[in-house]
Amino acid sequence: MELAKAYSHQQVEKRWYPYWIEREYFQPGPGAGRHFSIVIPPPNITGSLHIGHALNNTLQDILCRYKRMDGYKVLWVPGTDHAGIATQNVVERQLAEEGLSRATLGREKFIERVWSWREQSGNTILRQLRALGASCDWSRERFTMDEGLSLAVREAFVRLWEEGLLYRAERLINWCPRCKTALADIEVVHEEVEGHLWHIRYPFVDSPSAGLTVATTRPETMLGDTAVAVHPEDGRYRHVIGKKVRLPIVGREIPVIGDSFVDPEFGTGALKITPGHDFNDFEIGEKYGLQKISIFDEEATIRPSAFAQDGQEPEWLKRYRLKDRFEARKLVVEELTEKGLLEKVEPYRHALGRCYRCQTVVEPYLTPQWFVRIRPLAEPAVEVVREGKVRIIPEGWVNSYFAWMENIKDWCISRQIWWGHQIPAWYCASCDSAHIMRSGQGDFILTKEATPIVKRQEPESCAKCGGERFVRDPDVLDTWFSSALWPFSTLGWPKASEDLKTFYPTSALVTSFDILFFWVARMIMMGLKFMGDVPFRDVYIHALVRDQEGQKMSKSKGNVVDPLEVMERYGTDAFRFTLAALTAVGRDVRLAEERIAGYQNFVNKLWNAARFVLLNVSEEVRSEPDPWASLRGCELNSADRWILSRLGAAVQAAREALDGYRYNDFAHHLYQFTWHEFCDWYIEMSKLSLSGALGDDRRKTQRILLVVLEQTLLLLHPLMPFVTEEIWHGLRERKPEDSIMIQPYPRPDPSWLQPEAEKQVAFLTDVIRSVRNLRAELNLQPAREVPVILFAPPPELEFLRAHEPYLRALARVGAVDYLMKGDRPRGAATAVVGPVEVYLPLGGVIDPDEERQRLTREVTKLRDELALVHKKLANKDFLAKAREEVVHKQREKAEQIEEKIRALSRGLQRLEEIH
RNA sequence: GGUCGCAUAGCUCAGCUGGUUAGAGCGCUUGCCUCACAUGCAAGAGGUCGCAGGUUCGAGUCCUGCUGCGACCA
Repeated sequence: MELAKAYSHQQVEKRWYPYWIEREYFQPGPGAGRHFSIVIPPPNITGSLHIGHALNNTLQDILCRYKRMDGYKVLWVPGTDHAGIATQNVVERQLAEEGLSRATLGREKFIERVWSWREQSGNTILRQLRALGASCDWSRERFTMDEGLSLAVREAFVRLWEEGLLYRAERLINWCPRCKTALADIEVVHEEVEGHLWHIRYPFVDSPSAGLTVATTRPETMLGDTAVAVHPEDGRYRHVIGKKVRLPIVGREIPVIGDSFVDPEFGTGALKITPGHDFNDFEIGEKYGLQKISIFDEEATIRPSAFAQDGQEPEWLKRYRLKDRFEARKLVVEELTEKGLLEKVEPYRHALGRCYRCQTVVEPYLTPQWFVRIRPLAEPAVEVVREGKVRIIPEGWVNSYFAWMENIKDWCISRQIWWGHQIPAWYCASCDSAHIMRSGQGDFILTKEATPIVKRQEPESCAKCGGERFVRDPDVLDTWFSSALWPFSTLGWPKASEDLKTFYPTSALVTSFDILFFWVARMIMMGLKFMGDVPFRDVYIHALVRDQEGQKMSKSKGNVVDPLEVMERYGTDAFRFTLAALTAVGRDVRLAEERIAGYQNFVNKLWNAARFVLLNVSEEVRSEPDPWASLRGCELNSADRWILSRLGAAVQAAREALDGYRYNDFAHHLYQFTWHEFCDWYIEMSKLSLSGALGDDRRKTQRILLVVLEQTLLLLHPLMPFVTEEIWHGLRERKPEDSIMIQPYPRPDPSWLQPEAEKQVAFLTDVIRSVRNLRAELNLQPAREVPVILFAPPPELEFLRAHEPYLRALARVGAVDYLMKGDRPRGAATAVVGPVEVYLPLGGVIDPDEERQRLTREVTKLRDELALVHKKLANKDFLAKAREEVVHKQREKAEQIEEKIRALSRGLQRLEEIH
């Protein structure tokens, strides 16, 4: 095969994905054996591939390809989630452009419309995943709204209900007035804002000239106040507890209550209580039986009916009718100012909650909703992490997990939208009719008193009255409710499927920390509940990808890197390598384009190493069925033994790194081995054998080149699937069904490890480097051969003499003199490598002054170092308490440094003698 | 406000259980189109490991405090 001079990813990458798919390599296949399974964190159907997905899926693919090669039956389940609120928002926006709304369309038509949207664009992201090389089993692709998963959702809901783990009740919940739905607590994003603290005087009913001053960040909610609270031991207010104040504007008489919940330090020490619009106030309201008034409607505009008395709207309300929250705030402040009741406004920093989907400020809102009683589910989920049945990596997240699980509140799972799993609860249209009302959108509204009948299907008749007409609960479930079932619903649950038996619990979950609570925690709870076992053994939590400056990537900042563009420009393999190389445990990933370009060079380097091997390995050797076998019995030289030994170390290191999810170590070890050991040294050394300069067996060297490259490709395949497959196919004759991705992953072979060869080659390369170093210092032309004089003890001398061709070729050395003792040459450049003194006798080119300075500098440095070692060795405590081997090492070190100083001094002395 | 994490070469980061001469990539300097690769080769400069204490024979590595930055939770 002819290989181009430079690697071109565009052509190569196109070729292999279809090849793998056609041969069904991504499917686990039938039969027993060790298995490894992962479910993908299902991306949202509204999304397109961003850099976070690219990282997440690269890491999963590396694991899957590694395990597959290592003999496991691997299943990686892909799929998407329906993203209720986000998807509904997208489609509603489209409708709006056409002048339509979901209300005019009606529920059924609207849902049809969402489905057709999803058919068109809902799979974008999964298509894009293919470009990344992801080896998911597409024949098992799932969607949270597909039939099987909907069945799972219904089953889970009914079982939870039957076990008393679900309830429907009116509670204060987080409401998004734009999405017009309830949100779970964690779907609210808190943010610090510069706000104000308004001080408002509430006059006493019995003495209106005096009053209590409350401080609040939300003056508009005063319209719904039903009490004022002070601390019972606050000397300023103790005497007013039990009195009544008149609520300004509204005129309502409300009590002053004493409760130690109030922080006397905050504001004025008097707190207005609005149980209908504040979570803390709600608690107080419950405790004191206060009225809870919802002053807003579902869009958070003032609801006149909240204030009407006997059907009559009070006069003051005119100003506020149907005004939204922020308008109402202005108007309230205005009216209070007019009335002289606004005493002070001060700037105040406080937290504000926003909808995680649309950033609208969330309103605490009183409505009937469905909740999961979470404590009984959370406790076992904490336990399995504590016991290590689920491992969280890195461990740092375990504490966050515990903290969250231990403070967990009941989970609000109902959403007032249409796109999603409609709650399987019905209400009897006969006996429960008093609690069923029609909404403006053709839906029903069910009051908090309504009695749900929870069933897998619509009931046939009412158990109470025998009625046969029912109204279905219009709410749908939180998308995360269906995601929580993902590890088993995708495998066929509630059916007892083969997949479920084989692949549950899954082996690992790879995800980012931002959905640890949203998703990971809930999967653990639901897995334990319904499967009686954990959903996965390991949770690997990777970091966020940031830009070069460490900023989060966001469209508004304009710093998003489009993974598809990057792959187009630098190649998928280079991109994947970069992501892995930057993924250090527990660190954020800062992605700089130069890094990707750097690893593109690595891909090219590998490509060119392959070209070298192809150009130099004969057809005969390449067609040998088993080069390892042919190698047996061949006599190996130290370079051969060295590279095999280094390969063994690389295999070991690669496996250890992957087994510990240390992706950056994995990438770096292989980079180092491929470039700086195989290419820089072994290939260079092999040239001598190949050219016949060593007089050894050329075919042996060819075989080593071939096997080492092949092993390197195998090692690299999980990281760089495309280029490795391409080269692997070109290297030798392959069968049509062959692929690198189903070859066994290299195993460390103890017989490769050759400490002696490692030492020898390290010594040889040190000598070569020292000569190159001297050449550079002296500014010698690369082509110029230099004579070298070596002084060394006999064993080293003999070794160097035996390896002289390397010295000649790799350091451009001409004549070599080997001496054991005697006068050192005069006026020569000097270097010392272990027990060897290296002299370049080039009287003409050497500037004695410069050389003297260089050597003196070096000797000084060594003396400083020696002083440190001597100090240690003079320390009695060190000698007495440090481990024997540590002391020994220091002694050896001292000797080596002394030896080196002596050697350099000899060179220095001869230099002096010139004058 | 609570909790957690991070500060190592100009930049981005490795450095696991305390004992190396503190490493890599990029960038920089010098010299080379050497028959796999200029997406390259060779050589080199560059660090009081944030600050202050402590533990230890010995600390980038463990402990405490401080400073700065970040994240999560409220």
